[in-house]
Amino acid sequence: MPAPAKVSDEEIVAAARRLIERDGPAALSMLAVADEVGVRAPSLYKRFADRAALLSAVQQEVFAELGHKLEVTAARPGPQQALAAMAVAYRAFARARPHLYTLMFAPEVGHDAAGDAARRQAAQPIVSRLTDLVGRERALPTARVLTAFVHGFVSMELQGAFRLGGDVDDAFDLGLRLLLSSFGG
Amino acid sequence: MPAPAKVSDEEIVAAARRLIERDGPAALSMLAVADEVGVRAPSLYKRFADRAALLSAVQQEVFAELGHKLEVTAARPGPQQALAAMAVAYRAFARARPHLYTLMFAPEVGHDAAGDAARRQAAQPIVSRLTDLVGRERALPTARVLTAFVHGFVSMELQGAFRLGGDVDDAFDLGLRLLLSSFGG
DNA sequence: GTCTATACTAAGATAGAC
DNA sequence: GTCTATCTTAGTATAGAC
Repeated sequence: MPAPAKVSDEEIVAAARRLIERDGPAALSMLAVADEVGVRAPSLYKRFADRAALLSAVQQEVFAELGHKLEVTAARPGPQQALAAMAVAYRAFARARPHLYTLMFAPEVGHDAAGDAARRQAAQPIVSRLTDLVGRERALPTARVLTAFVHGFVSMELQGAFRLGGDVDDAFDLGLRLLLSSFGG
Repeated sequence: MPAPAKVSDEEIVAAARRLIERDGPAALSMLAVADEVGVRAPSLYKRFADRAALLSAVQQEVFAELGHKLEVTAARPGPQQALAAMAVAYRAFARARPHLYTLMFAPEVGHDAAGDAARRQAAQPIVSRLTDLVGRERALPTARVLTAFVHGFVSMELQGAFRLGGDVDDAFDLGLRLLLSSFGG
């Protein structure tokens, strides 16, 4: 009979997530995760191949969570309203967990099939509502434009790039309004 | 008479820049920089307080270079044309040196007065041309919208986030066109 | 699956001689 | 301002016993 697992994989991922949320992706170490779950560091390697695998697992979880939030938010009448609400929800999501948000776009994580799927699924509600608004053909490019704006705005905001005064919320609303109305008339 | 300097501060920054350009900001070590310029690592600490100071110096240099590129590009008749050209130049700049571009927005660098000034100066040509187009009052929010889109697009692109096919250049042009025409009429 | 022990590597940074 | 020498800390990862 093998030794019983002290912690589940889910608990390990949750611990890693907590640490990343607190100190950022770069600060995540296997040692810290092991401490957090009450296990020795080498034991983690029986569950996750290496640090990168753990980062990737957390990233996927965050993508899934964002996707779910967007999906819920998308459930309202009118594609314009739904898209505006999703953009606002997206921004709120990122601001509520800035370090996890940066993890979503961290180059060091690397792509695999599971990550790709998670990413795609998170984007799905947006593409879907844009299809309603602008048609199948224009949905992909307009989704890129919209997500580029929202992601760019949020990441600049989180990075502290807006420091010339003025109302940052207003700027976000402005961009959103301009884009959505230029999409849909 | 003190020992003559083997290398100038500029050479040290240039070496750090080369290394970052090749392997990314995270891979920059004082040892690697020292090797690159032909000096022992401890000697660098007489010139730059620590690794962060070196990163910051490179970041400022890159901001200045981008600012210069934008300024040159802005020198053409018509605010719309100038802004479109600047956006294209910005994207080209980032794609030509992806690792240095990520350094510009790397949270680990931290802000100081010099960095702030460099940032502000780089943004100046854009704000200036937008003032021509939409007036003094609307210049700041529209600049935030435009840079959010361009930065977001470029950073997603560099990160490899656009993988559903379709023409990525077209999406960029579309966003640019929609935004500029919604600004200016 | 967990543990101890350990190897290995790397890096940041300082002390003090020249 | 450069050097050698060294400290210190940290982290990834593996081997092998239980």
